[in-house]
Amino acid sequence: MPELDETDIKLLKLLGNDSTLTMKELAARVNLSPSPVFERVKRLEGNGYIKKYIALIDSEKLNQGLIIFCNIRLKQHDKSIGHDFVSDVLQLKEVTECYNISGDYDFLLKVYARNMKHYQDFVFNKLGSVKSIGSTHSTFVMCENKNSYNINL
Amino acid sequence: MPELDETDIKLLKLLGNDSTLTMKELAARVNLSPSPVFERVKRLEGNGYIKKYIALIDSEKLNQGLIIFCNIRLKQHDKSIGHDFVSDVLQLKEVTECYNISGDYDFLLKVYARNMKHYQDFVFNKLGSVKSIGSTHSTFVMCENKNSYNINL
DNA sequence: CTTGAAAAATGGAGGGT
DNA sequence: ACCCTCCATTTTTCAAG
Repeated sequence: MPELDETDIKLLKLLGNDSTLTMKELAARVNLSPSPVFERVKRLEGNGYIKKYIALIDSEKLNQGLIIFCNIRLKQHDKSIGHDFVSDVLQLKEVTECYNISGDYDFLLKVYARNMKHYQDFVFNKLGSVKSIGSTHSTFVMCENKNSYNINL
Repeated sequence: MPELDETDIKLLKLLGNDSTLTMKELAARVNLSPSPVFERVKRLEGNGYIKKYIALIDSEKLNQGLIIFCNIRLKQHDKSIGHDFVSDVLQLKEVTECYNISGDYDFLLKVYARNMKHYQDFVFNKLGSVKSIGSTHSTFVMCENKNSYNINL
C-alpha cells in the first residue's frame, strides 16, 4: 500500500469536491504539469483511494424532498435474520443508506420520500411486509445544513 | 421548470452512478446520438437537476474508518443558539453531514473518525467547546451495508 | 518529472424529420 | 421540438527522454 504525499491528498480533496476539473486545471492547482497529475490520479483510482465518480442529483427537484432517518429494531438477533433484513431492505428504492448500528436499535436507514403520505405508505406497506422487523422509530429531517458526501481532508 | 422525460431520468440515473460515462456511451444507452445527449445533460446541469460532479473517496483507506451518528440536544431553542451551533459545528472537519431533526434531539451529525480515541477527543475537546450544546448521544456504525449517495430513480 | 504527439471526447454549426 | 452528421477544438492518454 503506497503512501500518499501532500499532492495526492490535495488531488483527492479537489476531485472530492469537483470531479469535472481537467488534468490541466488540477495541474495548475498543485503546481505540476498535466502528465504527472494524470499518473497520480490513475494511481489513486487503481489503488482504490478514489472509489468512483458520480453526479449528485437534486432530490428536491425530483420530488423526493422529504428525508427520514428510520431506526429499526429486529425481532431477533441471529445472523440469518439480519442478513434477510438487509437484502429485503436494500431492494426498496426509498432507502439510499443502510447502517448496522450500536445502541437501542439495530439498523439505521436513510430514506427519501416525496411527502408524508409517501413515507406513511413506505412504513406501512413496504417496511410492514419485511418479516424480520420488530419495531421502527422515524426521525424527520427539517433542514439539511450540510452534506459533503466525502470525508474532509 | 421544464419537465423531464424518460430519457432525462435515465441520464440522471446513469450519471448518478457513474459520471465518467462519455456522451457517446450515454448516447448508446439511451439510443440517441451524442449531440442531443450533450444538450440534455447541459440542460440538466443548467436547471440544477445535476448539482455537481464529485469523486467518492474511500474513507477507510484514509484512516477515517469509524463512522458515528451523533445526536445533539441544544441548551435552548431560540434561533440564534441554533444558528451559532450550526456555524460552529460545520467548522469541524470530522463532521460531514448535519441535519436539523425532529424528536428528542435537535441535530444529527455524521462524523468520521480515525478510531475511538480520535472520536473521544472529538466529543470532549471539539464538541465540548461548542457552548450551545446541551447533551449528546452517539450511535456507532458497525457496518455500512449501503450508501448510494443519490436518490434511487 | 518534462515534452510532445496520437487518440478520444467535447461542444457547436448547419440541416433534416 | 427534437434529432442527426460533421468538424474544429480541447482534453486525455501515453510514449520517450
